Amino acid sequence: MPKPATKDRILDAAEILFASDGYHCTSLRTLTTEAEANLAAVNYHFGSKEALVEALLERRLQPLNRQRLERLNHVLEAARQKQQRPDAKEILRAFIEPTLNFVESGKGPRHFVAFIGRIMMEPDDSLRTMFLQRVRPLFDSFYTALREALPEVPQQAIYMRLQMIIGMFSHAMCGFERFAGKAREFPLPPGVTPAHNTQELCDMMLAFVLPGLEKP
Amino acid sequence: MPKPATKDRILDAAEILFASDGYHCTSLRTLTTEAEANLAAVNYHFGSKEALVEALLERRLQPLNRQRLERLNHVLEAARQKQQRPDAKEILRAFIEPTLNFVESGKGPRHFVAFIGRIMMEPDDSLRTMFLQRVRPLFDSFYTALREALPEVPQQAIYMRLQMIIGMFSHAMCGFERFAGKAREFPLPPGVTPAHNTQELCDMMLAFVLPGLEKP
DNA sequence: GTCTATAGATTGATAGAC
DNA sequence: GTCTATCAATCTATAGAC
Repeated sequence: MPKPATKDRILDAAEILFASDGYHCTSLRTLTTEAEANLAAVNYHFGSKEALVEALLERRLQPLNRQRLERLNHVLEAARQKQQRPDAKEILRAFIEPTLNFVESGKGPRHFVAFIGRIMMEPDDSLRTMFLQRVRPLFDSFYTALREALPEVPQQAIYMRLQMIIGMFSHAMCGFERFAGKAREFPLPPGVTPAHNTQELCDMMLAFVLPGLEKP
Repeated sequence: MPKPATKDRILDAAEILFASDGYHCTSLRTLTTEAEANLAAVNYHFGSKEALVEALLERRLQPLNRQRLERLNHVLEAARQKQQRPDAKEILRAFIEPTLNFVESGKGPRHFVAFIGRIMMEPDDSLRTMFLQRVRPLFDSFYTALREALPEVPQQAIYMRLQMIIGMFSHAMCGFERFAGKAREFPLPPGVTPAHNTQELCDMMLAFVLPGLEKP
C-alpha cells in the first residue's frame, strides 16, 4: 500500500487529533508532525486551520447524511405504499443505525464521530455553525417524519424529545467510553460489562427511548 | 452593595467565561480584565489556572451535592418506613430537581452548570477527573438506589440507562438553549416555543425517561 | 494585596528558496 | 509541492516595586 498523499494524511491525522484533543488544543505543529508533513502543508492545501475542519466535515458527512436520508425516505415510502403511518422506531433506526455502522466501518469514522460530538461543545461558534448548517436539513426531515408518525403527540413534545434523544445519542457517541468505559477515573461497577456490539447498543438505545417518545 | 473581594470577582468572572468560552480558550488576561483584577491576581489567590477550577468546583458542588444526597436519602428513608421499594421516579427527581432549582437560583449557578457540561467534553483529562472525583460517590449512590427500586431490571441495563439519562441531562443543561433556543444557527421550527419553566422541564424529562428506564 | 514588567514557551500564518 | 526560517501575537507564570 503506497503512502497516501499529503492532503489525505493531514485529513486522517486531523480526524484523530481533533477527536481526542479537540480543535483548539491541537496545534498545527503536532498535527503536521503526526501527518508526517511539513508545518506549512495545512495552509498550503487547505488555506487555514478552520478550512481544514470544513474539508473534514465534507469528506465524512456527505456520504453519511445521504445514507441516512435514503433510509428515512425508504421507511416513509414503504409506509405510504401500505397506506399506514410510518413507524417511529423505524424512523429513529434510520438515523441511528447508519451512524453506528459508520462508526464501525473504520478507525477514521470512529474518530470523526467523536470529533462531531466535541464540536457541539466547542466554545467556537463558527465550528458549530459549520456543522449545524450541514445537518439542519436532515434534522428537519426527521422531525417532520416523527410528527407524521406520532400525530397524537404535540409537536412541542416531539421537538423536545427529539432534542433529548440527540443529546443522549451524542453523549453515547462521544463521551461514552470515557465516562462509562475503561477510563481510570470512572471504572465500571462490578457486574457491569461494556457493550461492544453496535447492533446491540442500537437496540438498547431504541428500546430505552421509544416508550417515552410515543407517550401522548 | 460593596464591590466583592478580588477573589470572589475572579471566581464569578471565571464561572461566566469558562462556561461560554471554555477553559482553554479563556486566557488569564481576559479573565482578570473581566474581573477588574490584575493579571497576576489569579496566580496569587489560587496558585494556578487549574487550581482556580478546583476552587470553582468546590464552591458550587459541595452544597449542591449535599442537597441531592439529602433528597435521595429522604426518598429511600420514606420508602423504608412504608416497607416499600423506593420509587424510581422520585429517585431521579432527587437528582434532577435540585439541579434545576440550583440553575434557577441565579446567574452564577446557571453558568456553572453550563461549565460542568463543558468540562465533560474538554480534552483535558485533569479537569474531567477533577470533576468526576467529586461526583463519583453521588453517582454510585443513585445507581445503587435505582437497583433497589428496579430489581426486575438487569443491573447492566440500569447502568447503561442511567448513563443515557445523564447524557441527555448534560445536553439539556449545557447545549440545550444553544441547540434548541435562540441560536441563530438553529432557529426553532414554527409552532415550537422554548420551555422556560424549570419545573415543567423537569416533569417533561422525567415523563420522557421513566417508561424506558422501568422496562424490564 | 495589588501592580508593572517581563521571562519563556507556543501559537497560526506567511515569504521565499528549492 | 515541499521545505526552512521567521513574524507577530498570545499564552501562563513569576519576580520585584509599591
